[in-house]
Amino acid sequence: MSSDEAPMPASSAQPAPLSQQAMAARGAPYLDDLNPAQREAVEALDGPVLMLAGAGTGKTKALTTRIGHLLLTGKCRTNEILGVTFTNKAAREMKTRIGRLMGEAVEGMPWLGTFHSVNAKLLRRHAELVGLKSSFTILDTDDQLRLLKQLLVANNIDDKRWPARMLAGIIDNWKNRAWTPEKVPAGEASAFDRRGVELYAQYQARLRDLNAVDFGDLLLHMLTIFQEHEDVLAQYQRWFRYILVDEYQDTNVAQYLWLRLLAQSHKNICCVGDDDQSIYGWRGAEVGNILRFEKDFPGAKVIRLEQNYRSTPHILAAASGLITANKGRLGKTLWTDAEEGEKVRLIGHWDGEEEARWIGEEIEAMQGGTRGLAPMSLDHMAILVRASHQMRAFEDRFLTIGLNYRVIGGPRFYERMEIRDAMAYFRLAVSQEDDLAFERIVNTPKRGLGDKAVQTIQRAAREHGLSLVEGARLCVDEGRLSGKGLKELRTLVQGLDRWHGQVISEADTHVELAEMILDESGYTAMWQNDKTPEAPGRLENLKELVKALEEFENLQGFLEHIALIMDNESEEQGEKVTLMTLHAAKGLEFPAVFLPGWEDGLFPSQRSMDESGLKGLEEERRLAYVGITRAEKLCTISFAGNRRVYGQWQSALPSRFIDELPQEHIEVLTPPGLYGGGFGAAAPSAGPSAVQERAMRADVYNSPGWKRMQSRQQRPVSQPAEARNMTIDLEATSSFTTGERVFHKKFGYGAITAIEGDKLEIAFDKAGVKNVVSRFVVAADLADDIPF
DNA sequence: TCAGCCGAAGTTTTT
DNA sequence: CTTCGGCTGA
Repeated sequence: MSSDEAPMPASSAQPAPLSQQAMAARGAPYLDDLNPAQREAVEALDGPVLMLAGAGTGKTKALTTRIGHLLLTGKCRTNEILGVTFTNKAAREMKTRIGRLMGEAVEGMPWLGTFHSVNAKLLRRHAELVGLKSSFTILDTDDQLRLLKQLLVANNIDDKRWPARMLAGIIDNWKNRAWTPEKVPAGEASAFDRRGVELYAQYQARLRDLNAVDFGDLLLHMLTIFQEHEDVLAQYQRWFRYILVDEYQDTNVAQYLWLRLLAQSHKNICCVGDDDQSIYGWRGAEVGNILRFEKDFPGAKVIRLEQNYRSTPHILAAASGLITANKGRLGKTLWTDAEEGEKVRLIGHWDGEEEARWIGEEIEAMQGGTRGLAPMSLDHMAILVRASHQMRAFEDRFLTIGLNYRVIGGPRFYERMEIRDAMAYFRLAVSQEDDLAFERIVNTPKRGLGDKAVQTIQRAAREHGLSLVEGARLCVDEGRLSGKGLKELRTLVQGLDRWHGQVISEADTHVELAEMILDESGYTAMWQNDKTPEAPGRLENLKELVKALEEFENLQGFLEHIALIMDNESEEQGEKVTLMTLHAAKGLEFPAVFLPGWEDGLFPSQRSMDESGLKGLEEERRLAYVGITRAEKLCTISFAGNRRVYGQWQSALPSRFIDELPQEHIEVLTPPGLYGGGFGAAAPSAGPSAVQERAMRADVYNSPGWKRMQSRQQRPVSQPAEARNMTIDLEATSSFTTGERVFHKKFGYGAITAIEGDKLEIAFDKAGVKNVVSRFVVAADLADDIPF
């Protein structure tokens, strides 16, 4: 760590006043780029500032310019700014933009990062104050769960009644609220939770023994240190002369306390956020933090960024109208100079499949530029859903019509099984003390070392106070195991020794070593021999991992940094529609956005409302607000009268949020097959209440007449899409035959059961019968030759 | 030890 | 309808 980053006595931390730069900054051209509110937010450098930045109002620009301004006016140096974000992506983007602003002349900002990475860095310096070594490892959710499971077993607790997941959730929750085991309030400890507190304490003790922390600990330990060691706190209060916080509405209690401690002396804290976009209450975020800011920091300057540069007036008005139904907002009025554009479109469908079909066709139409609209790239369209299982209907549909899509979300790169397995091997090569890593890979690939063998090893280790690797060595030497297991374990231990020796001697580059480890351990072979559909992808990921290694000096350096980086940056090429959850969409924007599944119970989610009542409903509404405000030009909301939920058909009412949309900014489209538009024709203002109105609309969909009309109309309606594909059929010569074995990237191996043009019906070995366009499939015998 | 069967449950997610 | 996890029988 460079001494530049280290806190020093205040006297030497004083930067020389750079009057020249200050002069330059005063007339700086970058200030002219800002609108008045942004400029105010940039220039109010001292004292507490709350920047209320609505969606698409140039928040990041204001934030990065503010940092640039701090530096250029000589207020402080780069290493005296503490900037915290929630995601690596946000931190990275800010660094890039500051770099651009400062003409690359500025060296990196060492204290601009996520809450977690900043705290990890701090904790490495002061680990001994909470009984850790500075080399502590950071456990992720997986390790955490394994540990908790062991704890539950050790306590003879039926893991059916108290699943490890639940305990993990409870502990996380407590950590979010800055409760160490001693501080969990007695009131919190119901019959269930009292046991929980004890387990929590045991868990923390176990972590300390392992010299490990979980994500929550990173912040909680530092908070404890700040609270118990005034000198350390004072040191950082002096050092971090200016504090900036991104997405303040998402901070939890622990983060709030942490910030307040650091800012309380100079109060140079600038929090940026939008109370209307607070959607993470369920993981501990406290909207209250942002609502309370002025009370926490009397005399705080509150600056509202309200000019929106993203969406058309109709989209903005629809979103604004919806969000006014929430109580206790700080309140903002977004406005824009943009041209009027199209109204937000609303359409109801008979069922979820028809909704997916309609959206698919709409996307194709927009891509082709029909209906007088300019052709639009698939990259500019997104479908945002409330819950990830909703994506399935779209994936199925897009696969059959051959529409390219990308799914954002799902397991992150470093969360994938194969990556974590490989990392466990690397961890062990670096340090044989890593018991969790050993447990993870001892029988992966299968070595005939099951529960019993592991228990034997654990017993041996505990008896002699050794690590599991040493315990294993003991078992091998003393022949405590037998047969295949013994032989395999001996090989493994020898391998671990050899690899560890390589790390020490640096005989090979770390990249070569990594490859060697994966090969010699039999891990690569395990996936090569695996014929499930996922195997090729996993091998691909392993190659990616090795490639990522190249960026680092050595394995240690890699492991050090990787624990906190959970990005999933895979640069796919080719135009694709984006499919993701509303949560994942926060901060993003797309010219065209589809918001399907607006049905009561689904969105707003029944569970949210049941568990959190009005608070939950309001958070759902903010989610809706986030969804609409992602759209630049075209926003299409839809719902389905019927949907298959867990294999059962269920009918639902259109979402109450639909009633809350201001009518004058909504265009109601006629669902395919429904003549005369039975939906939304009547104005809800007069006569029946909104709920009755909604019920009436729903009745239209549930009436036998409607259903009859629907079924009669369905076929002709889908005709155009069929016709389009038929044209392609004539050109594309399908070279497949019925009965042929094929391989599909997603579904794996299967046999063709029917061929219709370029569409194949395939009975997959694992995925069941699917209709797939032929170009997504290769002959099975060719699949083995694909170099993975 | 491990594959295969049965039963239960089934939001949102970053680090 | 799936998927995951735990249990059982070979």
